[in-house]
Amino acid sequence: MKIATFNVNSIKARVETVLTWFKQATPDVACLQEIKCETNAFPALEFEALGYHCAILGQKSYNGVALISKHKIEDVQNGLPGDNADDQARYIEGVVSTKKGAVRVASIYAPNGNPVDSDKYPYKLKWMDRLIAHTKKLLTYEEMFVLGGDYNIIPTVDDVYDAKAWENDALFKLDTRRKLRELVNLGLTDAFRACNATPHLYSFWDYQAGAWQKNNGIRIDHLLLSPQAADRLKTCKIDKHVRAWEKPSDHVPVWCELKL
DNA sequence: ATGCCGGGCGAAGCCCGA
Repeated sequence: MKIATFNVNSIKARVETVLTWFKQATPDVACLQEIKCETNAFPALEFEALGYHCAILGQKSYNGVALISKHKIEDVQNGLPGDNADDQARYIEGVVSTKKGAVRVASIYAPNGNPVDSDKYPYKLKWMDRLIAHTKKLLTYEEMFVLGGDYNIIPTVDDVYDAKAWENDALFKLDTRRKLRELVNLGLTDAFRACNATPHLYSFWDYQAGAWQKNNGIRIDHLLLSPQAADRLKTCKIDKHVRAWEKPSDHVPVWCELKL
């Protein structure tokens, strides 16, 4: 089973690019982020025409996440628990069942957090605390799950082109990285790092300043696996070539293959 | 270079992202 995460940076602006990738990559499940449209404005018909089911949590203008699956999506949970006042569409979770087993999959768009002296940074850290609390609950089920998404966190110095330039950024500050470690240390596996030791492989390149041409990237899109899913992990790759397409997102797809 | 692109909204120019 191939499970992918892809921050599309507006599904309306990117629908042809994203569909092209779906036809080539044929993921079983894809976690999309930054769809930037309301739930009922998502182009579900185009994905259904390719044989997919859609579970969508959108909002006007910003954020928005979706699960796209070849198999039916059940037990869908809209939103990250822990703060009823939070109306930002950043989390959707569902269960994908096959004859060979069921996998719980979440599509995550964690907050950016910049600038760090604004209320956006504490919101980011608190959001991660909520994700950690929710993950503790998911782990008690002792099932396969994959938390895929744009975490807006650079895990280590090996995941950024210039660590010094990013040391005070909300994506790389020590307090930020501690939150990701706290999450992973619950017992999760960073699928990409489990399969690839090579440093300086990235999932995001800014549109500006020739970042792509200079390979000034960062790795912030992650697939975090429960122990039961990690036991079945075969491979994990970054579809870097997609960044060179016409009208690309600034992120590229990251995907893993599980034995089932 | 805390906005150089690129998208949303909405119809010009500001807000936002990483």
